[in-house]
Amino acid sequence: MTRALKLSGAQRAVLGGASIASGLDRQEQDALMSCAVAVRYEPHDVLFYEHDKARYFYCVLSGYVRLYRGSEDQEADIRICEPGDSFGECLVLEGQGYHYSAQAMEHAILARFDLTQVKALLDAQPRIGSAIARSLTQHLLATMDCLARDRMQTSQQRVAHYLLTHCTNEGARATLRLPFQKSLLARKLGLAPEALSRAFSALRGSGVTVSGRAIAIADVDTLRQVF
Amino acid sequence: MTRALKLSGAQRAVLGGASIASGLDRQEQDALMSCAVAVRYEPHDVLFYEHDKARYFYCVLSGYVRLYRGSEDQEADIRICEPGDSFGECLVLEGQGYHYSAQAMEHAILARFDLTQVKALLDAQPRIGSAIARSLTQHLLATMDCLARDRMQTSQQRVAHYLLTHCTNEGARATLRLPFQKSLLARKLGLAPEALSRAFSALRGSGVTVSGRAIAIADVDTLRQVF
DNA sequence: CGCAGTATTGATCGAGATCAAGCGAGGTGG
DNA sequence: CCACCTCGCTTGATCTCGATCAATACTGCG
Repeated sequence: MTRALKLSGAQRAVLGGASIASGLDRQEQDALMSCAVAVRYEPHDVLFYEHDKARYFYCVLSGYVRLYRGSEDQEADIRICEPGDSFGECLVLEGQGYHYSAQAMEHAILARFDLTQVKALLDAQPRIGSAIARSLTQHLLATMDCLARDRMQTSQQRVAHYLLTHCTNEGARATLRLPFQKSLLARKLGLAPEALSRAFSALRGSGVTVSGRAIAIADVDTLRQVF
Repeated sequence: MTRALKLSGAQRAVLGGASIASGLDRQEQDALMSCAVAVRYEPHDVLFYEHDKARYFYCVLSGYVRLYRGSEDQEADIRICEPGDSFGECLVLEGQGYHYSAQAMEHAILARFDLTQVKALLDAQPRIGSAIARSLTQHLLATMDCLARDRMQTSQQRVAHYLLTHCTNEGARATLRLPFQKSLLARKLGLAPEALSRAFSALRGSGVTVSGRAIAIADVDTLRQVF
């Protein structure tokens, strides 16, 4: 990490669109953002480790952050945070320490919120609490979805689902550009990189073409048949 | 389901100890409980299906409820709710439909909260919103924990973890009594019933003795070595 | 050009699902 | 009272998926 800086106008704009600030009016957003500074991390920098005493929560402004459990020989990713995603908000409500480790992938810029300051806001501005709660709800639903998919679907199906929910449609055809490395997508889906590779190979039979980060789906309905 | 009844005194007491009511004072608890009635379900009754329009959220008073995704040939359990656990609260904040199906295991009595009524309470009683948010936080943490374990640990390790976190210690020795059928424990841990059985067999080598629902752990530290 | 990080491909292995059969306890009815 | 059934659990045999290990190709990049 470099230095903590004031949020720029552009960064405040990104933050205003994030789910953590959704439904808040101008004044409430300002109050919330007054608790935040911008911080920058290099690839592979660790923001914090599981069980560390928590002083901040974060919202990704650019780059990617992975949240994971375990250490060294045995790691499992819990969530990959993209721009607009926040993490650690739950500590505003209760808890002393982080429940997972966080590591920046690529260069990442984040809004860092001071937990104590945000806590102090809650009584006067209950709608900020609601915004946090809505954000928690979305994380909960996403995590449950992930858990159910892990338990129910094969690697091919999970990859196909990712493609179908992230592609931009052009009639029957569709395309997408992966926002990050394949190894990170593999982690997100709970797979070894090799398994992701093989899943892509297998999906060629369903009209999926991969070249680097560019992916093309020949026919969306054909791909849906892998379920 | 039979009939909706007023909550009895004993039921209100259970509810008061549930995490959904934690941190609320008498008056707030009363307000919250005024939105609830008691309902009773027979084993295998389905409370609702995924995507059903949501009118209620629930808190388990007795018995067990499993939350699951998928249908018929392909099901995955997301959570097993025990007495004191609530589910569907997130719909107070946003969303129209349930995100999973819910089925009673054994006879189950639940407090059923009317979403519309609870929503109406929130503005006047923001601390009720906080209580719901805290409950969501706990579900989120539990679900992330489950996801990480699924991705990291073998069946034996997950079973051992369950035993160690649910047993009552008596020095090095420890015992516990399963609160429900083994098949339900298997679902909770994301295993086929056969796999749970085999995990128990394997754990015999670590001093675990199983007879029916009664389980004994010869030495807690020995068992911890499976990690 | 050559190197480092990233992705693919092949070969092998192991965990757990699935299928099928057998066991044991509780319940019912003749 | 005992034969019989059902249900939950266990055990064995097999199979499939994905992890792991190892080698090779690909892609920027200094």
